[in-house]
Amino acid sequence: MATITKKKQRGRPAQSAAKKEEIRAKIVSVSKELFINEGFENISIRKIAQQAGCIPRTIYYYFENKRELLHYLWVDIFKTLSSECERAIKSLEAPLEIIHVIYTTYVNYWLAHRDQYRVIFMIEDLNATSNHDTAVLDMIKSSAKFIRIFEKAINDCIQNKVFKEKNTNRVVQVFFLSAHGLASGIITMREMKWENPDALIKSTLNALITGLE
Amino acid sequence: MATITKKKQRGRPAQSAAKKEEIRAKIVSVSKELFINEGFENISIRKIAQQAGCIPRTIYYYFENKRELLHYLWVDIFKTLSSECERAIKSLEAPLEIIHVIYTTYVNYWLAHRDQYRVIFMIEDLNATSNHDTAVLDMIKSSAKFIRIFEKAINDCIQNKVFKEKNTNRVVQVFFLSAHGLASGIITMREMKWENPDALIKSTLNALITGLE
DNA sequence: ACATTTTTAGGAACGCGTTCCATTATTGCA
DNA sequence: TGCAATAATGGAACGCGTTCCTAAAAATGT
Repeated sequence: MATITKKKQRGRPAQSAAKKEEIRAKIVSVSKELFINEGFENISIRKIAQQAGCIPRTIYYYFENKRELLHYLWVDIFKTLSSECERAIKSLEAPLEIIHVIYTTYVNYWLAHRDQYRVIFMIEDLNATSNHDTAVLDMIKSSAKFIRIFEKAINDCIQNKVFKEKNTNRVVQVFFLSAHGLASGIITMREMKWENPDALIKSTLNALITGLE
Repeated sequence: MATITKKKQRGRPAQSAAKKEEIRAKIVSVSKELFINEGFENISIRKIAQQAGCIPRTIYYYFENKRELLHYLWVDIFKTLSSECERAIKSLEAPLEIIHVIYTTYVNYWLAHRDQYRVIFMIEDLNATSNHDTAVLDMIKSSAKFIRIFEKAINDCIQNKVFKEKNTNRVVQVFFLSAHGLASGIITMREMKWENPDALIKSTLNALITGLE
């Protein structure tokens, strides 16, 4: 494959897209291993660089910041989450049951994998613009089937007049944000004496479904 | 006031409780000013120490960590939030209306004061035990009237059989966690294309209330 | 052959939260 | 009076995420 992608010009030629991708893939691969082996607290730019055989500065040459690098872990995490959701709804067909099971599996997944929750939701990029992470969202949506299954189940409920609310996107977000609140609150506010999480999930979900019917 | 709180013993006498409290209050006061004047990103231990006329090490002598220091900002923030809630429900008496208005005011407050949200919910102490922050929770609960008003309104609804669920604490937490999810998700997941927050709040709250009735 | 230009990588620095080791202050004991 | 003991403070260090300034690599132009 020809590597020159521009007219000949002075100066050191830029790396080919393939080469760039190879280096990025290496760094991402090492990041994933580090996260799996040593967890959230020990995944640092310096350690990643060391294991990738480069220096921290190099990582900032290929990635905007740590959060962009961690995007690739997000995709893996959401794939695993999706597998669990897909397994949990394996023999279900009723949309309400699918909603029920995916919602519950989603919250329980974060409660069971708190470091994974943190690596996604507790590292904020204050300088990012809204369109900044659209790419990662698209990656997640395209690889995590459970999101589309969940959206379809909600849409089916709306089409079948199970739900009075007609705006699919809004209903999806209502469910998603309440599930996220359960996970977020229970994980990060440890000083609160929470009721049994299973009971909280069940009460919230039943109330939402009943209220939307 | 006698300052010796122990039998005479060798070594430098410890500061009196009053003196300790004075120093802590000074540091807290400076922290609040810095947060108000320069916001979340610029409230650092070094800057606080500088303005308090001490060094960072001193802050760690009087406070466990940065998060414990920020607890005192939390109390102020929750007091302000409570004032807004109390103002919003000023002439209301119906418990359901009170729940409605407090819930909405609570979410909107965080959406309107995102730095205040971050200073409370985005700085996690991974080494803390559950009982670690119980003191701050008590401080918040005793100074933020809206929490008790909210709990009472929910309890009234349960007593009046408006809600089928009989566990007041659970219902309170269901409302709280869903409100928190709305704020948390909208603030920290900027890459998502959210529906209008007012609509999300309204749909979620109406669904919860209807579902609990 | 050397200078210039452009890209990629390197070393060090920045400010952060936090901790380590040392110093100073202040007491009682021998 | 000097030493030991205890508390409070000090300076520096640690590792973090990130950026700055510089160097090396690799090309073209003169």
